Amino acid sequence: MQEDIHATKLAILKATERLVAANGFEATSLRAITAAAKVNLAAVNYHFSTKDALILAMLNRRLRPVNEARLALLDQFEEEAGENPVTVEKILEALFRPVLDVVSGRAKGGRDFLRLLALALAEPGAYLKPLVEKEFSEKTRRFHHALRRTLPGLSEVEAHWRLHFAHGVFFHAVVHSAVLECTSKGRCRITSAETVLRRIVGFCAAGLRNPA
Amino acid sequence: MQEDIHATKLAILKATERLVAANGFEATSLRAITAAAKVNLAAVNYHFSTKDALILAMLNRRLRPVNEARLALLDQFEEEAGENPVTVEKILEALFRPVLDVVSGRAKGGRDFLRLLALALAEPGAYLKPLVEKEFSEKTRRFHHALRRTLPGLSEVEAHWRLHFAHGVFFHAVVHSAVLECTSKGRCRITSAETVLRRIVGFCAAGLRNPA
DNA sequence: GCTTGATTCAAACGAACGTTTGAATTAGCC
DNA sequence: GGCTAATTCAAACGTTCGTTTGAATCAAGC
Repeated sequence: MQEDIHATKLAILKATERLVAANGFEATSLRAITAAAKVNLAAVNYHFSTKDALILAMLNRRLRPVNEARLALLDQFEEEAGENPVTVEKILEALFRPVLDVVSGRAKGGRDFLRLLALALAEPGAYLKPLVEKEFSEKTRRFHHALRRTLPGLSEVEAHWRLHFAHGVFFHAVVHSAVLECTSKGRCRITSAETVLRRIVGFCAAGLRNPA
Repeated sequence: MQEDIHATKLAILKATERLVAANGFEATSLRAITAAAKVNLAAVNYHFSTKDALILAMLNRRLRPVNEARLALLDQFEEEAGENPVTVEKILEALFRPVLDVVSGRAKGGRDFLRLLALALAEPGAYLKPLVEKEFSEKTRRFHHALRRTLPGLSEVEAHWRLHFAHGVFFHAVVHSAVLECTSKGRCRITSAETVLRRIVGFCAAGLRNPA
């Protein structure tokens, strides 16, 4: 369905991603986007109706494959585990590795994808809510179920809260890594996806398992 | 020094806080701010030079007392502990309770303060960096030192990382509580500052103590 | 090869923005 | 009460924005 996407549409999406990452939502004008994409100014309104819809489409283009990859990885781990529940560490890896792959991947636009998501989420008006509801519902359901199977002591609400906390660790660590680098005076920085993933998983696994 | 702040200046700051929280940075015009504050349009440029400086002043107005309260609370806990190191739970409480006080306080503008900070942090250009460096440096130093005294097994960098993770838990839980409420289908919501603080502290304490 | 629908294009629209200006007003001081 | 600096004010400046329009161009089916 995305294969036969129009070349103009794709060029606009790519340019939007790059420019918004560099300058922010409001600071990126349709004129800058269409100039970078080498398309006509009116093409945005023709293909996406409005600027807001373009932003949503841009985010969703990254978000959907990530969530699909998360589910696929969880599938794989569950299959490998056979009868046994998947370990907490594997659950966390299935949650975070696909995002790290995008963020640290070769694709230029992916690098700032998470920060843009954070920006959009923090924006008032909750205009991301329909997207969140649609794209996150199955992911939430599956990982929530997996976690409760692994840690049967967790109540339903407690599992929700702790998964939310784990997302917070990952989100904050990746999006605001510059803050850590600043406050630690350069002593802490993300060198590789693997090492930061190990740190995050270690911290979150302990928090998830906490019996209290 | 803030006592004798000019009435016009204060009115602008308050109006800015309220409007930016409701509509976002770029969507809030100086005209809307000055209209709400019942001051002249040019007063903003007169008292704050520029719109960006106004935003910074607005954030700093909340940030500074919060960080002072954090340090005061840590002082108190250290005094109560006497010779012993402060418990991990107390350290976390000193970090997060002052923020929760602002967020859940009576002051209307405080409610969205953390979200605005998240928004500003996620914005490109790192124009918050000088503010972070200035306002966070002592806080970081003191809490980092306290944590390493309590958990001597942590290396210096590891302590930095884990404190960063703990901030992520808190930040995400409070700022994006709407996402949790959405994905949990309303089963999880912040009912009181006390209960959410207990959950957060429990999760983070386990993560901080994790020996691995 | 004409028709029909989809797409691109240059141009303009109307509105809103942050900032500046220079005069008017106010407040503090001798 | 007159001098000075600080503050407020109405008005305008120049720019940029998202969107619309209507004609031009392209693609494909018959």
